[in-house]
Amino acid sequence: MHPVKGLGELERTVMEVLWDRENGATAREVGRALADDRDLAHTTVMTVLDRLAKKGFLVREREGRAWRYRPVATKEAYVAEIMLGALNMTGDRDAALAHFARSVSGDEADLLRRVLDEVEGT
Amino acid sequence: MHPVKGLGELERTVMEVLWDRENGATAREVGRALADDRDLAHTTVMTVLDRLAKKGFLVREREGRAWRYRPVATKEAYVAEIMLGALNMTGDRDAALAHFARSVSGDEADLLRRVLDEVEGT
DNA sequence: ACAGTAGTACTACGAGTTGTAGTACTACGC
DNA sequence: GCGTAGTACTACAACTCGTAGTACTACTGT
Repeated sequence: MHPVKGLGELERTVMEVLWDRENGATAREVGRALADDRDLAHTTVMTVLDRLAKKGFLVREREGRAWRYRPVATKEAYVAEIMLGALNMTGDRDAALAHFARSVSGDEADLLRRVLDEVEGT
Repeated sequence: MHPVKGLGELERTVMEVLWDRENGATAREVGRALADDRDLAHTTVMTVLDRLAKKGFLVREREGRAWRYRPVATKEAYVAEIMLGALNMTGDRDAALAHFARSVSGDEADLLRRVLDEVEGT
């Protein structure tokens, strides 16, 4: 397992695009999706996709001559992994968890309770 | 507010030392604390402390001719902040939270429930 | 008074990461 | 056969991080 490496700004933006579509995307598609905000060279998009694949965040498969990239994990899994990573950083997971639980909003606390109850029987 | 910047390996190690003592430490003290594992030049320790202060993780105050550094936040707060940062990265906090809740171990789920109940009345 | 010691501020440098892109070459459609 | 899409490879500047040297100041003990 690769330690959840940090993603750069552009890398994260690209991941967002990929996470937003069911079937991944080609470099061209990602470029078009970002065209409104950033004017990136096609090769820039390709480079970023390539790096993300090398980092293990994306897999790619041939589609004609092009590559179609798709996320290995869901965004939620990625976020959860970062959170768990932070938790692991500390010797005292319980203290950190406790602190965290107290930092979330009331609504989110409710949500957490609900989910935890759901899982209880497992 | 500084976006919870990632710390390097050495930086984190130094933070650990600081988090472990009640009253912060001087560069000399940090160096001694690390002497068993790593053989760092005194100036290296100073540089790291300086950078951590500039990043906002430490504050320093004079103590004689030396500086005494102390963490701005507890380790738990730091960890919680990373977790919240990850959570904020996503548009769908609830989904991410739910995923997270399902990823923690049973014991930790228990702990979370306990803490959440504690907080309930707030 | 002088030497060692502790301490600071400032500078440096190499490796790695990230944003950004160019170049050179290949395949396909009209 | 020319434009277009696509790839692989290379590049480069800015920044971060680990690591440390240098030059200078102040205190301490002989």
